[in-house]
Amino acid sequence: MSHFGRSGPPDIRDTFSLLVLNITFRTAADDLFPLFDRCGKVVDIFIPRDKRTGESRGFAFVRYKYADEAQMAVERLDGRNVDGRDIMVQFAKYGPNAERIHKGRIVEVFPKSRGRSRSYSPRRRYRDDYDRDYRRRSRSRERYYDRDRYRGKERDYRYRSRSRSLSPDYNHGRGRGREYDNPRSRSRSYDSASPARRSLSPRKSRSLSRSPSDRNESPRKRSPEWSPSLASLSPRRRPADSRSPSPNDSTDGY
DNA sequence: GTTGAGCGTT
Repeated sequence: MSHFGRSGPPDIRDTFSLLVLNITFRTAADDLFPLFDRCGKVVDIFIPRDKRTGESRGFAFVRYKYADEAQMAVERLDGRNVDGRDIMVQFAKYGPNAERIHKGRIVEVFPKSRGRSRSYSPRRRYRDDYDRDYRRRSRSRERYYDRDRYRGKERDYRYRSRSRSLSPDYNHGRGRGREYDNPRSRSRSYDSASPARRSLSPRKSRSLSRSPSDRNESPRKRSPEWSPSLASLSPRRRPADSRSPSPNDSTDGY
């Protein structure tokens, strides 16, 4: 996916990965290639996509053959406006070049064979570090996706995520926020007490005039080609099947 | 037709 015609990492021998952030969701690898190829030899471009929706996550990985060219790409393309949005180019943490990167900064990368390391300006990186620390709040949100995926609700993940972000004090005012981290407590809340959900989903009045099965069917298909994909990617699994054989399973067995 | 902090595929 998002490669130049090959599946998986083509040849990662001495490539240097760059992380391109803040790109649009419609930006493809083909759009980034002509831009990044100007700075040097681009080996591969990979854009992670969401497993559920299939769209890009808004960032890409550009692999360069040489480190100095990658460094130049960071200096030149960082902050460049691509498709109406300012992208952010920085060295990736994971990858074959992770060993040579120390805390997001290059330790020793300037092969003498190339001798083109004159474009390096450390003053620029200070701004990036400050900018990076400023926006650094949460680290991972895919975990929430995984947990919600097992619940069979893929539309509530965004709403709950926003509600948590919008009201962080609610977690603290509750005395113990650990209860919300516990899947058992959350399941119990959904079964017995969930006033917010009831107000937001007045299915009662709607079921009188419309059958619940009709809610499952959308009046207008958004993407016909995605319908079978979503059906096969995230089918409705039974709790016994989705549960893994772990000692915590005793809660499910009740 | 949608959102916007972050770190990756067979």
